[in-house]
Amino acid sequence: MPSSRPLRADARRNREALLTAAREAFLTGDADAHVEEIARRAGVAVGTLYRHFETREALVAEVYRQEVAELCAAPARLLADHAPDEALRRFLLLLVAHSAVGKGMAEALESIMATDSPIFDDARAEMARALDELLAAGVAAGAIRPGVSGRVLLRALGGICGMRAKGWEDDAVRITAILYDGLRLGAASRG
Amino acid sequence: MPSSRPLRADARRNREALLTAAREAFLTGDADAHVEEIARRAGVAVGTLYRHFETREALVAEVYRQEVAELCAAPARLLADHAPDEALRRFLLLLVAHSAVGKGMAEALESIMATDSPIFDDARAEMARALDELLAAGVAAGAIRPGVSGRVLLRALGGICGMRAKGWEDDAVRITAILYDGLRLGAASRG
DNA sequence: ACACAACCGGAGTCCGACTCACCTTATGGA
DNA sequence: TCCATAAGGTGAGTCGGACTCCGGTTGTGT
Repeated sequence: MPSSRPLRADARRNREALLTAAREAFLTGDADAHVEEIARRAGVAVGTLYRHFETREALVAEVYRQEVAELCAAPARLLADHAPDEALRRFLLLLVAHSAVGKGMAEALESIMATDSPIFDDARAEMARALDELLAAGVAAGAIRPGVSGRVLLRALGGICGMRAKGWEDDAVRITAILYDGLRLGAASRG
Repeated sequence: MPSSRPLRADARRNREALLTAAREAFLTGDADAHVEEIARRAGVAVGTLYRHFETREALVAEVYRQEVAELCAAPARLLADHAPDEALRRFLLLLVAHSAVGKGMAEALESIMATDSPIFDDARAEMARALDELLAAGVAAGAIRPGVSGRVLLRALGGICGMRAKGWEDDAVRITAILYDGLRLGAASRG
């Protein structure tokens, strides 16, 4: 919708308010907040919401695109401070922790990772790239098995982020450890 | 609803027809077939559908409960014919193959494995039990790391079964290999 | 200051899951 | 065999939620 003109001041304000309202709604656990509710929180009407976002799903996608972008900045930092396989392990755990910020967030991340909705293509690509970065560094260092793409690993993570049961964090950490051991070359058991 | 009387003949016939119609609808790729459509296929009205199943979801759950029950018969057979870790590996692959019967089926399996809907509790419990059986045998034989429950592994599998992209089967097989290696004691790389 | 394009509001539309008041029929006892 | 009756079936209608549309409002370039 933009790209032609710089977007009028009030329009940009509303768009921002909608994204903020949606993010807050999801963070407070209301993953399927109604569009009316989101619009109300943002102080606009539903028509305005639909002026800025094709569908409810498009709004969700944009919220999490931003979220994911933030997450994708981590690999570079981790690789600077740690050995490649350790960086990978930490990133996987970071992902788990990040999912923990809220049920809504976890649901959205699951969608991003497990489905093929074109809406989430960008977010998926970013995440896959971030994982590729970590995997490539690990392979180069001889610590990680070759032949695993970020896209593939992303799929596996979908299951982890989809978990919402009581105690899911412990489960997630455990699965992450399994995946990590599976990825390492010459892996040994880790309890 | 049953348990009091043996269910009238026409009622049982209709219930059966509904389950068959739903299964066929899902197998032919229409994972979110409308209740009207399912009822039409079964030759009954929606009211009849709702006499037998609380909600649309309950119908879906019953279809896949049967499907899953079938799948859960496999471990015993596999353990009879193979070493525990090999039986586990084959079961994981069987699961992948089973998900391939249709998009609808895969979606339902994902729900069963990744959510906490009480509707799917039974199916989840059965699957977890089947996996526990394989894991326990592997642990007893010293081939599989202890401390991993069927429930936890089930979660990880959710991500695999949720995959629906072109070429997802190759991805699924690869992830399965990673998980399998992660589960084995003293695992070595497998390319 | 003016024109007009962009924006906003919110009642209304559409669609799909689910309900309910009434009709039909299987069933088992006389 | 036939009837009484409760179980079962029907489908128009309700309800809820995403999405649309057009008349009124407001920012922006000249």
